[in-house]
Amino acid sequence: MEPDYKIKIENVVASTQIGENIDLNKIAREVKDAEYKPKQFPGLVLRIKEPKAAALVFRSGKVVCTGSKSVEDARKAVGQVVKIIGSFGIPVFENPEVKVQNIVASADLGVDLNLNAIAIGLGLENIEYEPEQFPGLVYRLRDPRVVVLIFGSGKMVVTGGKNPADARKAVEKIAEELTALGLM
Amino acid sequence: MEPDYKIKIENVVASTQIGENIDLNKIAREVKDAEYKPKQFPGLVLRIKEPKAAALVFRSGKVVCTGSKSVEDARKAVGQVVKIIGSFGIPVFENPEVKVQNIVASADLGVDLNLNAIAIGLGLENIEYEPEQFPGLVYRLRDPRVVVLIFGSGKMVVTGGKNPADARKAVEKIAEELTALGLM
DNA sequence: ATACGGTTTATAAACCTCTTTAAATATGGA
DNA sequence: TCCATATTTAAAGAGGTTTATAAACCGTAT
Repeated sequence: MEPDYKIKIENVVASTQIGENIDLNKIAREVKDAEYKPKQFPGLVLRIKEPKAAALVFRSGKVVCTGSKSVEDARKAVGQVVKIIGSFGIPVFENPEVKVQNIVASADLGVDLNLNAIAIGLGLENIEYEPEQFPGLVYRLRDPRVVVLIFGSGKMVVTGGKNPADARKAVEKIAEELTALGLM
Repeated sequence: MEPDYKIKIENVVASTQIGENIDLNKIAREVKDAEYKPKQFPGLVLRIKEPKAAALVFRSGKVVCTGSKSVEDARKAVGQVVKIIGSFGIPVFENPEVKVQNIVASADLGVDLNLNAIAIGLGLENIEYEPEQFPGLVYRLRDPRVVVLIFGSGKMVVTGGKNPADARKAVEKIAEELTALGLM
């Protein structure tokens, strides 16, 4: 019987290219949910309500989409971006290839943890634990290549993955390691 | 049947005079739990472990004792201060009169509250509610003369009282007022 | 000369900001 | 080449916000 670590995807970052020379000034003027301050940042921020997301749209036509709760939602949000921008007569690709770049997930081992003991038990090469600076212990895994924030409450944040399975593998791996060390 | 508002005294501030010309430098040198930085503040801070408290000791012999959880503990803490300082051959009064200057208590009405409605219902003369600045509604009572911080959770902080009954009276008074206004 | 604000100590309440991590994107500055 | 700008998100801890109160000292203002 597999334990339930309550793994939940919290944020998906995806990138794509929807066109080749986007007039950001025109979008900023026409779209209420758009923010464009080129002096501060070269991308236009376009917020999508459903599914909830935020897209950074660049003049090159490249787009970064953040804030989605699933890979599927990220694709849908990109679809919305294409629809909105295309509605102003700006040439856009109808079905751009969407590449997932980062997935952030939360998880819960369900038990309180002694982070000092863990820092020592897991070895110091891949661990950073500076409680004065940040209450979470930072653990960098090689396979899958992700970074996990481990908290005293047993909760964790897995980040850096390219697909949902990375988070699951990381959580299971850590649970095994901590069990083997008698730390959970 | 009287409702239980979980009234709890959280802090007692008391003042007294234990002597007439205290050598604060001597105390600072001899006592580990003492802090004395005259450039920053003219009082020496003496921390008491049991009952937990902090005393500000002044050259005049006057003392302010804070942090106690009851009036009795405040008196005991003063007794400890007298004992510690007297042990260095510094002349002190054995049984100084202790005056309670402030009591802070917490309470819980046990129901969620609509602070906007309360601010209007209780009248604006004695009310301050600026949620951007601080989440609690500030209500100044005339009798007893205390100040009550009221939170949306139903929890409250009563401060400014000189005896424990002030907190109880204030909580009961507010509960009556809110009940009469149909706000709880 | 008086008054006020600040310094310090303790304390509850609930809310804010910040801290850290990953990733794509494009621009400026050192 | 690296850092900063911007976007998003979870986790938990720190510091700050407000209120009352005594004490004694400083600076500023009237």
